[in-house]
Amino acid sequence: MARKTGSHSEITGPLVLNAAQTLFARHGYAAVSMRQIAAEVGVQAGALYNYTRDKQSLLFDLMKTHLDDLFAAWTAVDKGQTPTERLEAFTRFHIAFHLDRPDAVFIAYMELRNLEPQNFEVIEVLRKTYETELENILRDGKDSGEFTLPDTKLATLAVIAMLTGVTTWYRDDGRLSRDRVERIYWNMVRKAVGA
Amino acid sequence: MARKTGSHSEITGPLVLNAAQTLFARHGYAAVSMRQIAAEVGVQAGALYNYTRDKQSLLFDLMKTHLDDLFAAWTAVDKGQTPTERLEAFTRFHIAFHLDRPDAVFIAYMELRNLEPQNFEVIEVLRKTYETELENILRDGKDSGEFTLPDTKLATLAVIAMLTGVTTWYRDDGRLSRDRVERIYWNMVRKAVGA
DNA sequence: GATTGAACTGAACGTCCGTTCATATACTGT
DNA sequence: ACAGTATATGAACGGACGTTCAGTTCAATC
Repeated sequence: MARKTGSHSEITGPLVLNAAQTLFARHGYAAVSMRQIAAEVGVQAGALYNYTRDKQSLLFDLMKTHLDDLFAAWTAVDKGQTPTERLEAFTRFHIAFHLDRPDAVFIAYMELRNLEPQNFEVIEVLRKTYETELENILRDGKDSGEFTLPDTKLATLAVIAMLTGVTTWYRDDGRLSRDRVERIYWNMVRKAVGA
Repeated sequence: MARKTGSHSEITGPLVLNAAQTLFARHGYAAVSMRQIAAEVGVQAGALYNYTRDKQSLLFDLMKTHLDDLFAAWTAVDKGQTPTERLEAFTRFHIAFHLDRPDAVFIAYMELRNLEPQNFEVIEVLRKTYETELENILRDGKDSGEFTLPDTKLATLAVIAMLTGVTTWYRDDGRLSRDRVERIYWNMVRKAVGA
């Protein structure tokens, strides 16, 4: 592992996080040992503890970083004005962002139950905050009459589930380009909300 | 564990399966030990091996049983005639069946990567066969002009993801009844496929 | 009441787990 | 060249893991 000067930071180092991310995504948190992660980095198990407090911190830091990135990226998006424009922006953003980080997404959705309670709380708040972004768009569209929704909350959950599902089957060398996938999903989302 | 006469069957006994299902759903396959399962049954760990070959068989039998039940139940459904009728039947069936078995559903979607390769193959074929049921409905509807779909395959995956997502948030004591949820989702699915 | 055999216990097996730490090595700044 | 610090090793820790098995219990049968 590359040396560096000065004391290492409080949070887990990026090399270790990368290795953990790959392995957690492939085999699951509980099934991956610190020795496996160390081997992936090219180091003995003991050395990992210069970069992370413990195994649980690896999982938490992965999820926290992922969600921080998510908000940073969403904040930077040019969102348009009308609810319909904003919904298209959200749809395309969500798909594009998630397709760029299949491992992080997989972990964020599958390993929630392996977070210790206090860590879970932090992550859950962030996750719900993101959901609220979509919910607000849908509510605004319903209020303005642009959308026809039987239930805003359920529509939020349905759209999120539908969009996140893309990561389970999309392959870069597959039949459809990312842009084509975004377009097709936006088409379905738009119709589903009656816009 | 209750005694019985005669030799036990080749597949895992139902008491053990129930305990394993509960624990696997709550904590994940890799995080649950045979001793925990035994404690849930009210027995020592060694006794489990009178009812199952090994831990992996527990997981496989749970998934296989779940999918067998799924096909048996779907076969028994009164499916209607037109693609629209059939799609409504599928939507309502999928939600109702999955809400009745939250633990089995959770395991079937989360623990695929913990199946040994030959077991995974078996389960994957069954899962895809079920997906094809929906895909056939959507294709028939597209061919007959009842549905407007940009891409049949993606619509299949999108609808499945959307419907299965219900199990992650639905609570029996929540705001909406099952029938209400089925109705709302059918409304969204119908619009998404342009019917 | 003796015999059978399934069901269960409790201990043991070898292995792996997360984590710690004394020690050794490599680098940085002087 | 040396001191000082950062980083790595490799062994060790207590404990848990999946699985096996000799021995025990007990309901059902004759």
